[in-house]
Amino acid sequence: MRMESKLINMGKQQNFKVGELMPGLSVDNVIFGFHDNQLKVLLLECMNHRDWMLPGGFVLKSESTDAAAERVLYDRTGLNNVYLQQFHVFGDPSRSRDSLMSSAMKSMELPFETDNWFKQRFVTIGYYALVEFEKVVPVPDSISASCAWHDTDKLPRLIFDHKDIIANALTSMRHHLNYQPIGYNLLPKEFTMKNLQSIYETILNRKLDRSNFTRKMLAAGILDKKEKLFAGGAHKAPYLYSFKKKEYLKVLKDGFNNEF
Amino acid sequence: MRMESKLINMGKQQNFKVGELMPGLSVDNVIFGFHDNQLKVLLLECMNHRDWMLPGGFVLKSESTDAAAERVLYDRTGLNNVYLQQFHVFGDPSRSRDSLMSSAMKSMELPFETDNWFKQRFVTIGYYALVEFEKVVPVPDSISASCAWHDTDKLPRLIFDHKDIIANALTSMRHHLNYQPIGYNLLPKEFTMKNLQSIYETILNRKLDRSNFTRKMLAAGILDKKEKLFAGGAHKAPYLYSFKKKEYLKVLKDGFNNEF
DNA sequence: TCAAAAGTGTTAGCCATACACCCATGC
DNA sequence: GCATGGGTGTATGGCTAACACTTTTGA
Repeated sequence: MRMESKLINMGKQQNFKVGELMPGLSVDNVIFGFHDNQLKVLLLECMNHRDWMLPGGFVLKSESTDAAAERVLYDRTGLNNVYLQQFHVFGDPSRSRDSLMSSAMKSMELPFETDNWFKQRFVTIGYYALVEFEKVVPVPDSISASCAWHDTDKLPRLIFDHKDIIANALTSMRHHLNYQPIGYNLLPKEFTMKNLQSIYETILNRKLDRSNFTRKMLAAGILDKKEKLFAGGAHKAPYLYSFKKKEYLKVLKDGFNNEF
Repeated sequence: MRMESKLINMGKQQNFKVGELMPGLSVDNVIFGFHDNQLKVLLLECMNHRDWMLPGGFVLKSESTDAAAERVLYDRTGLNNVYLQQFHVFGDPSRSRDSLMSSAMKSMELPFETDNWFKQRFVTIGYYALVEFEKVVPVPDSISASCAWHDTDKLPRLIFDHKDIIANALTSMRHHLNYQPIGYNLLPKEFTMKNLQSIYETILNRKLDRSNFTRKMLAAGILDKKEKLFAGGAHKAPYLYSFKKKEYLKVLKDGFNNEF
């Protein structure tokens, strides 16, 4: 086997030899952003058909799975040091049996060994990331036609089990909400209470009472109320808030809603 | 490479060829049981030194990771159809660099290829299982001297990062407690309220108010109060309870404490 | 001036907490 | 009978849900 000498494209940054990669193991990132009071997810458009996929990649033999996910995130967004959370492993052998993907791979005319690499069964580790929308410059990888944000409630057709992976990421976040605050990584420095509430409503998939939400958030003691008002909107101008980083991290660590 | 022809012992049930396994991927089970109002975990004692390890195994190329974990669980306990939950992936390349384990492997005088198999870097998927203590007949695998229960708060020395894995399993359970009932798989048909409370207290690592715990559990509507009393104890005889399976499963699915 | 967005206030009801009190039993 | 374990009751405070009222602003 001379497989080790073949190169696999791992994004625009680097190519790696097959022999340097963990065989059959990948990471897939569900990258969430927030814009227009809508939760968005970053997707790649496959080169040869109209389907989309999650930004993903392989794991180097020398790196941790977390590092692999960070690398993928960096390659697609240019961002470092963001909230990145492993949430589930997708290990069904049939998960990558996708006729569309296979035909796409075929039309790419990959060299034999690389083709075989892609065709093997993969176990993938799902990570979700929360990133600041404005800071992201989406970068497609070499096998993708484009890289773009999509509303989480209006997803395009996705390859493999990627739709399930996104749904699972949302459910995991919903559970994490019960013992962690959220928003620090999703929102810009200053934001309105409505922005924050919209994030919670999207993740929880239900409306929250405005008044009660404000009270609860302020009670958590992680917000700074600015004197400045939000400009540009129609109607009454809302206050701007920012997170108190120290307190936010403390609540993140010690628990938010400590149940039981 | 003739590695494919070498056999790896996968427990007392079967041997598998190396070529049939996912390389570098394993599952490790944290199997919880409950006895004497104490939470226990099932461990294997390494053949050649005094350290212990979690029951684990490799993933067949043809099976799902969940199925691999079920297989491991069955081999060590003889149990099927129990609560088995994936909770975290341990993917640090240095996690299996354990001098004790390496020396243990050395002393086992494994054939070269098999030795190499064990020495490669492994990413392991952590599962935790909740099983009925009385129903388990612990079975060591071929490389272990014994298989026995240990109190979760008095663990022996463990290889690799297995101590971290157990701690992580407990934390994950603690979080799951907030939206799932627990106990159905850990307790025998009939049990006392104190038994159930002890499980919660162990997992949450703090004392709960007896009166309030009873009220909360009864309010959930998943318990049947038996007329029979628990016999044999000193002092006042407590009532026996059993789970209402249908209601239990409904609460398991729909959520227990729906927060937010 | 009016509708919509946002700030603030109020109330009822539920639930967690922290006990208090009583009963049953073995020593 | 008394210490202990276990069943039951209750007062309190806090939080949530629901909604009312006010303020600000652009159209």
